[in-house]
Amino acid sequence: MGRGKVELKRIENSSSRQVTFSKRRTGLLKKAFELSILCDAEVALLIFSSTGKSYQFASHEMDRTIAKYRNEVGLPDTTNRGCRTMEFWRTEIHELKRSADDLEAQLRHLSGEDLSKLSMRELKQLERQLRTGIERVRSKKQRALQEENNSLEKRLRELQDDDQNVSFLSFGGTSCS
Amino acid sequence: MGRGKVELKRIENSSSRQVTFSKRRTGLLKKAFELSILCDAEVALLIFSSTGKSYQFASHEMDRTIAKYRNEVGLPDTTNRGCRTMEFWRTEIHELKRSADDLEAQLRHLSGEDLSKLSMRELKQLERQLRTGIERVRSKKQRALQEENNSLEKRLRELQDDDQNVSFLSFGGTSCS
DNA sequence: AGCTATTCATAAGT
DNA sequence: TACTTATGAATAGCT
Repeated sequence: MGRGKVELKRIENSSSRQVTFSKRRTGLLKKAFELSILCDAEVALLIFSSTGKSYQFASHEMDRTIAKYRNEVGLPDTTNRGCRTMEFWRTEIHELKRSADDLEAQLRHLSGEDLSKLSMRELKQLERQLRTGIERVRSKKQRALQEENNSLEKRLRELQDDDQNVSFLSFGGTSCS
Repeated sequence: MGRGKVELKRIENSSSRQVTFSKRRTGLLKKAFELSILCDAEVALLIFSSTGKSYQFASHEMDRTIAKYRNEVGLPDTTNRGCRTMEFWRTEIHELKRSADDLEAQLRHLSGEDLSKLSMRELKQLERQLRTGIERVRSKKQRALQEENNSLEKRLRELQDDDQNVSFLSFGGTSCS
């Protein structure tokens, strides 16, 4: 949908992926909700972003729907006390998520969002960083364009040479005017 | 969609409801699948018809996703007694680290590093992003400076007023020249 | 189950 | 992030 089809594979550009995730997640949750209302169905939907953020919808109580699923699949509903290392893993994961949040905050800052808590010093630093970044991106772009240009010119010359050869062979003439 | 809007309430005609359930269920499952692929997300979807039939989709192992949900909500994981949990946590952590790497790569790109693998299209996008960012940072800086300035001027006027009062009290005079 | 007329969802671009 | 717009998808009502 939208401007052009989309191939069904992981979107490589991460900011596009993020935007698409946000849009489609919203759409999916909405449709899950509509299905449950229109058709009187029991629907549970769990979504985790690749950075670990969670989103969910449940038309009825989530646990009840999950229990129904477990029953359906044949697993008895397992009620269990967690093992003691679990707290360790939980902490570990919590820390990783926190560091992901940090990284995301930095990304937002570099995109000019969420600036309200930054000091003047930090703003200046940020501006310097952005200036450096944009300069590097521009020069990279320039170089890439230059290379592309060069290779096109080269190909053009080759084609022109071929043309001359063809003329030469066909008409035994000299160069075209 | 289709011929005419539909009100968001239970469809009373049961055969229409059945047909709609079938169509929308298919659509929902498809979209859940697409979201998981396109955006590298972990998605689990449970659907029960009002007659109790069950349908489901899970991009990863269903139990694992449910375990993640339980962990998120703070409930103890009731999946099983610790035999496979370790592998579960290990995978979880691995994925979080991968996404952190991804975020770090984005940060490097915004700093103008590691640009060699980017396409021209991506470079342009990056430049736009940086431009927007720097513009926002600058305007935030401007506003902050302006505010600072205003409050300094205000304080200055207050001091001058105080000065006048002091002069008035000290010398019983009229306004200073 | 198929078939369209319509409404929706959403990819790109701003 | 939010809004706009051009298009591809989903699907309501029929058959």
